Amino acid sequence: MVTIRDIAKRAGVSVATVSRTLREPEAVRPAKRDAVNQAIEEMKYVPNAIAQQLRRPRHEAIIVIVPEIANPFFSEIVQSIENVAHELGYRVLIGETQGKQERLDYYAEMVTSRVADGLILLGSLLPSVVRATVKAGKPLPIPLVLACESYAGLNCPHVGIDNVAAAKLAVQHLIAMERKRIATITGPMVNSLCADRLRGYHSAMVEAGLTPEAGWIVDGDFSIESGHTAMLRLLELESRPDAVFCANDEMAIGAQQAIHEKGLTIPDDIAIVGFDDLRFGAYASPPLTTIRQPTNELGETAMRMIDAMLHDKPLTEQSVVLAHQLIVRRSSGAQERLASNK
Amino acid sequence: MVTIRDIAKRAGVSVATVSRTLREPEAVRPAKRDAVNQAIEEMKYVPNAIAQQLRRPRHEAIIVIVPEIANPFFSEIVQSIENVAHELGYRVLIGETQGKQERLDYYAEMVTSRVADGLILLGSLLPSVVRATVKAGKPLPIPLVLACESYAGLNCPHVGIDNVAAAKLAVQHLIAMERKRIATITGPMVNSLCADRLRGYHSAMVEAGLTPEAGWIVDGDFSIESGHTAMLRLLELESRPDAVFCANDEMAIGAQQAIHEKGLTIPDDIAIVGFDDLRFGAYASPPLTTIRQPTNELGETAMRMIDAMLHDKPLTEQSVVLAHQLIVRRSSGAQERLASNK
DNA sequence: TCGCGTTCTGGCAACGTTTACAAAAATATG
DNA sequence: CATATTTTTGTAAACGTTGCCAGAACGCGA
Repeated sequence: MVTIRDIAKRAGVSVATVSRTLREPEAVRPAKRDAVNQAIEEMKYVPNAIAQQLRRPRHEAIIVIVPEIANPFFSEIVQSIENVAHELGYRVLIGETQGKQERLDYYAEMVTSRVADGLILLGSLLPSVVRATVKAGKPLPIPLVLACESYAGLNCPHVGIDNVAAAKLAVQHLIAMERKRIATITGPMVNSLCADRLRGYHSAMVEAGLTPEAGWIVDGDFSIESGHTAMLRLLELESRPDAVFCANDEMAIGAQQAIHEKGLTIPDDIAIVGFDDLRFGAYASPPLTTIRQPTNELGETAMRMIDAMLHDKPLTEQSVVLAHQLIVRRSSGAQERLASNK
Repeated sequence: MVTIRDIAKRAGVSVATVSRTLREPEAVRPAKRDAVNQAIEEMKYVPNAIAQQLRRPRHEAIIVIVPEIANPFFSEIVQSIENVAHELGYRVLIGETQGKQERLDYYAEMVTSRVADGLILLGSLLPSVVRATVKAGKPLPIPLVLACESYAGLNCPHVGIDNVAAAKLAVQHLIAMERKRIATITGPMVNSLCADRLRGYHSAMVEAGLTPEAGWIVDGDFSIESGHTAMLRLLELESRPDAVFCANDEMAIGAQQAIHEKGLTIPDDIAIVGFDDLRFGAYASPPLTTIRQPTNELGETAMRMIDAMLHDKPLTEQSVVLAHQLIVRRSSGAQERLASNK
């Protein structure tokens, strides 16, 4: 391995000069600078980043922790984090927990052990170190930004949407489509955002004077399959719903499939609304009405927040709530209704 | 920051003893070991991974480079790499290139600068350093494993499937379904695997005595949208095809949508076969016949190969070709044909 | 109790950088 | 041309570990 010392020798200068040529070239006389650069070129020198990091206080690296990379919703956020990170000069490490606390802690330790400067957390689990903090009411042990989920009692920068309002909007849309028997397929209730979405559902129902019947609230786990099985259960109900609000698009796609299998049609027999606005939802059959989360802004904001924390810039807001949006497509019956109104 | 020296002082031992307590506890007397562990506990010491890496020859970290994380095909491979990596004690960094050479080189430099030990490359671009190697006929400058794509003339471990045979199988299936006017939507031709798939298409056609008409071969870029627009072009043809082989599932999903929009039905009017076996394909309408790539094995094999390279274990095979599989669902008309045969 | 072989322990030199400080060289000033 | 000032350079001390080596402590048999 060729080191800075080899370059110094070859160029006939001191190591300090080599280092300076790399860090602040203006500070070194052109003649030497050229000699150094030439030596670097000739010997194909690449500075050892590990050694640099040992000396420097900052590494300009962050970790993004995702429950599941293969989930397009998360990977789209990651993608936008990557873009901004690059622009701000950060390196991005991605860790996948698959819902395991052990893995999460493993990645969190990468910031206590100085591999990275900070953490962006997508998903519902908290690292053990942080969890201890919450209980003790202490400040955060590591620079952390929460994207998507927020935790009561944890004083931590956060970016997300208003899930209660968003879910409510989705259900209100179904109500506006003159559906009355509205069911919901929820995500795993350990996630606070699932609880929020369920709350939004209830709130919309109550305000419209509708009462969810027994069996209209079914648990899913965010997977296509769980949406499928949940829908099958709803279809077996005596009091079959005429609309379903799904807590994410993947479950909505699974639900659509189940409806087709039973020979029913969407939206005539049952209207569907999803959540997330996955790329694939627009190409489902029929195209899925959904709530769009601004994945780009989510990622970008999270990245800018962690950058601010790491550089002690004041955060303008501790908690950023971004706008969601109802995307109306055919699965909720809007077109049909429009047509029949004419 | 609390260092190994602080612990040594607190526990009344030397730094060497602390280090040993961490690395090989059996080698230190239980009394001291306990004192050290207690000090570590009390002071919440976490070893500085950067400093460790500076001393150690290996970091047990690899980089996986993906063109696009949000592409489920890639993210599923990444997921299985992560799993095996974890088991083998590696840390995984993920880099996304978005097709940009500059970004790719940036990540590749992370291994020359010792941030990671090796590289797993998904996608078609090669890092500049490696490209230089190919020309010069030199050995690889960095430990590298190619997943998916392979390069003629580059002597580099590789895992993938036989794309020519897989594409051929897909088209032969359409031929077996008694389709004669078979078109194809290709991926970007810079990828060697797209060229391979096109070759497989041709080969199947020629062997069956069929000749692709002008306009039956349309370019896509692997995105849903490009599948959609490509299909629209096919539908405008005088000699409209009665089947389409798409080089990936996303384009197939886009194509299905286009067909529906024109009021045609799948598979009666046009049969569709995709490639990759995305989760979403099984829930498309109708469910998509496709070629399954073994993403799990792909990731696992790639990870085991790079591990072998890094630890100088002999590679049993320089190039591993995994089995693909035809997954027959309704989009290719197999069921319909079965029914009418009775 | 002594001597000897083992097992443990501590001191210290790396690892490859960056950077404070001092020294040297270049430049400006009179 | 000497001196003062500024710019450029080199020396060496960090950064936090690990692991070699020498020496200390221990255990055991006589």
